[in-house]
Amino acid sequence: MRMESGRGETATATSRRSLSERAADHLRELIVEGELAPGERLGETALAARLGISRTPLREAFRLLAREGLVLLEPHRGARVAPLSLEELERTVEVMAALERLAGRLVVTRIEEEELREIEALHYDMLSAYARRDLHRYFRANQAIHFAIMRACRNPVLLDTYEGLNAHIRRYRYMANLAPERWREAVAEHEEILHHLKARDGEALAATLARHLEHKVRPLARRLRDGEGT
Amino acid sequence: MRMESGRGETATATSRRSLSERAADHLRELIVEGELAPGERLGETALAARLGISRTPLREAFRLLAREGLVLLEPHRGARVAPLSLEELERTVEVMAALERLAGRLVVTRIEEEELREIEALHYDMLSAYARRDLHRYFRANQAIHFAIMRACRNPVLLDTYEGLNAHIRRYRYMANLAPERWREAVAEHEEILHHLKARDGEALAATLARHLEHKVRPLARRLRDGEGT
DNA sequence: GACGTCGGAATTGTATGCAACCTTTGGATC
DNA sequence: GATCCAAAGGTTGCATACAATTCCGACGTC
Repeated sequence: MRMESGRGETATATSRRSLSERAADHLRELIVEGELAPGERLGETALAARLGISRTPLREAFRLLAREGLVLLEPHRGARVAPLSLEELERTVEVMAALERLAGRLVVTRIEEEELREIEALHYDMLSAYARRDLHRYFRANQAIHFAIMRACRNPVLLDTYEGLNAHIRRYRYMANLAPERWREAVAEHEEILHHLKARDGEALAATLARHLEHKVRPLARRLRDGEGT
Repeated sequence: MRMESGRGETATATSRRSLSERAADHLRELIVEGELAPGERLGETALAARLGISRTPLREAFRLLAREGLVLLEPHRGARVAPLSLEELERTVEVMAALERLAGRLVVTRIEEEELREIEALHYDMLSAYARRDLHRYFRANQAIHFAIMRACRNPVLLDTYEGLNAHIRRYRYMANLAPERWREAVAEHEEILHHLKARDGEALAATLARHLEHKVRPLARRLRDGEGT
């Protein structure tokens, strides 16, 4: 899945990725999947050894991830995995919802037939995963749909910004096991999304996308409100 | 002005900034002010000498600026100042407008009296600069107002995202000499902004902010459409 | 017993060196 | 005359070495 990160489209569109970029990808994965716990200290020598690289590219990777907000960099005190906070989750969703709104309005004017068909296909992939209650495949298809919509807006800045914020909160996704009821609701919202998209109704799509995102997050926020992690 | 960059509030809130961060700040300034021309090659040894540092922190600074979109990093081919493109300007404004919309809706519910007074003060600073036709001071006050509004939203993610995008397009600002007529119009829009803000009318404020931003950019876009720079 | 201070160990920050790669220039061939 | 190839020069990429700073524990003092 790895959604080609970075100011991607514009900045890192080259084929050969440097070691520091690959290290950043690797670390991003480790952090997002929870392999590296929030707040955990990231000693340079230890991590460099673990990744099989030297400290120099690792440090460059730290800088990248710090800018994405996944890593906290304190001068002379090293790097830590950025702690999760309910506060930040909510603030991030707030911004992402605004971007989804924008996307909803834009996409209906710019999407091409083939892209629409692809989104429809992904939609049914998602339904297939839902029918089997395959959470992982469901998440993948779900993400793919949202990214496909973003991509169809033909605005690389929008896409990159969205990707950056998404990386933040992907960490939280793995903490929430979808409640059956909420899951059903999410699928229904996706039906609505596809409907508005095919009808080229930008305003309705914008509203649904924003609502969808907030629904997705609310139960998670509730879950976190108990065992807050700094 | 230097609006404290980075995942600022959260990540780089430490007092002592590392050499690479200062180098990034320095370079950012040079790029934004046009001292380093768009597309210009950034040889590591030469620049390191010019900044009086070694190549290592400079390279880390490159990574930071690449993520901000100010520098283009091509593997094994070095760094270049990211070229300006009308396309990117328009795409960036599209996203920023969405953020301003969000800010408009949020700020009226979260702003505190003191912040409102400060914005009012900045507004009059701006009028003062306008009366003297002092473009530089006008820009400063103008930026300060928009950032103050963003800050009053109490959403660090929103603020950081906005800052990041703003850094991109600050480069374009210096290319546009405000037409007298457009300048007057912009001031009028700011009157409107302050009015809606004081009236706590989120929807109206959101609309005005978005419109204001697009007006600001349109003449610039026209100017660029003639002598497009890659 | 608590607090402050001083050293040592460990870690980060920066500089430099070597290897890999790209670019360019010169020449040879078609 | 144009095109392709090759070697040299220069630049970036990564690793390692050295310097600066922080953290932690022990010791001494109040």
